[in-house]
Amino acid sequence: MAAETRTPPSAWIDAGLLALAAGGPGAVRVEALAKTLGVTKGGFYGYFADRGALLEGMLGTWERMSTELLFETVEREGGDARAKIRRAGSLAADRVLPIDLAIRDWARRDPEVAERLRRVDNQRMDYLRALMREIFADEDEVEARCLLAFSLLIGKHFMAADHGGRSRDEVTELAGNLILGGTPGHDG
Amino acid sequence: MAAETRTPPSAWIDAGLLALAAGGPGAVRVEALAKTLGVTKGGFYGYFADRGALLEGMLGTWERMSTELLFETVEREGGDARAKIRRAGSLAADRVLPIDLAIRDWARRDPEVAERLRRVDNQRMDYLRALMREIFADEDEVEARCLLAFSLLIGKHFMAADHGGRSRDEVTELAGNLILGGTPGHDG
DNA sequence: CGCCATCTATACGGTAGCGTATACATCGAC
DNA sequence: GTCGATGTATACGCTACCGTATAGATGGCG
Repeated sequence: MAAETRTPPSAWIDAGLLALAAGGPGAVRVEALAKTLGVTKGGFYGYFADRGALLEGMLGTWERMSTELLFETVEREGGDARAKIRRAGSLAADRVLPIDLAIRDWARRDPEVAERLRRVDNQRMDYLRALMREIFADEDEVEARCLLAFSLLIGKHFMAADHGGRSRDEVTELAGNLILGGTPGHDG
Repeated sequence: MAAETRTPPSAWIDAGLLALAAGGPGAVRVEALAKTLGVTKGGFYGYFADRGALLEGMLGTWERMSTELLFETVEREGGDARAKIRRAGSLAADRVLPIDLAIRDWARRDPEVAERLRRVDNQRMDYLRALMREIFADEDEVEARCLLAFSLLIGKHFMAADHGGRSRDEVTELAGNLILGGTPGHDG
């Protein structure tokens, strides 16, 4: 047909998500992304109507990445509820977390983004709630522990305090034990 | 001496903090603040060398606001450790939280801001830790519960999920009970 | 090869914001 | 009232970015 697409839409979206994670939505600048990709913005407007369309596409990609894909990966390895919750936490932290955090801040100012985040968070919360129910019977307790687990995952990355000589990860592990009903210092 | 200062530095700083809370550091624009204050930017550069100096001043103001002032208010009313922790949580949420959240996101990208946040968070964590020690003896447990309390305060505002029919505040209350060692549904 | 669709580079006009320069306004000191 | 310091308004040059227009490069297809 024609010359090979050297810079498909997905390349712009990936670069955009990287920029978003690194500098927030304001850092998603068409010309800056072009420079990163080693091209000019010439081809960009063939795929996207404008900058807003790119942001939209980025959010769609993130939405899929951070729900279905995550749940599938967790379920594939099996294990009991506690193991799955811990695994989901680790995966979320490793994979999409920088993007996630940037979007959370973005959502505080943009209602459309907030709505997307609500959808994503509800899917994750539903998944987490189902797992938590396998451990705790009381519904109030399930909700409270879900909130704590979710908050811990997010909060630990927005926090700058030290922890009395311990590392952040060590204390996170201890806190995870509390949430999952174990005794601090023991697993599960 | 001269004409009365209609727009002292503190007015620029206050307006800047409002803008920061509402739209992040990128929204702190000299000309936009001037419009908010009903003046032009004419006088701004008499007080501040540049936009960076304003941001610096804003951070300084926030730093004082969110530590000493907060602790004094909490201590003034007295009560036991659990009551103080709850009160500190409420106060932090009401007063400076929007600014706080914006700064947390900002700190992820700007090392200088991160350093300031670390100082502030450590002061708060030290205060919280001292209170938590009055309730729990084990040091690991103290750290874990401090982390959970801090995460809950921050995380609940960066989260968009629903809570199985309950309100966010209701579930936060339940989670607070868990952190402070009470049984869910009871206070303390 | 020569054609044509696709992708890309370059150039342009428009807007928004920063920081500077300079002139005007206001009030206390004398 | 005049002077001078302080605070403010206006105008300017500069840069960065958006979105458009147009021309050039690339590679399959006849």
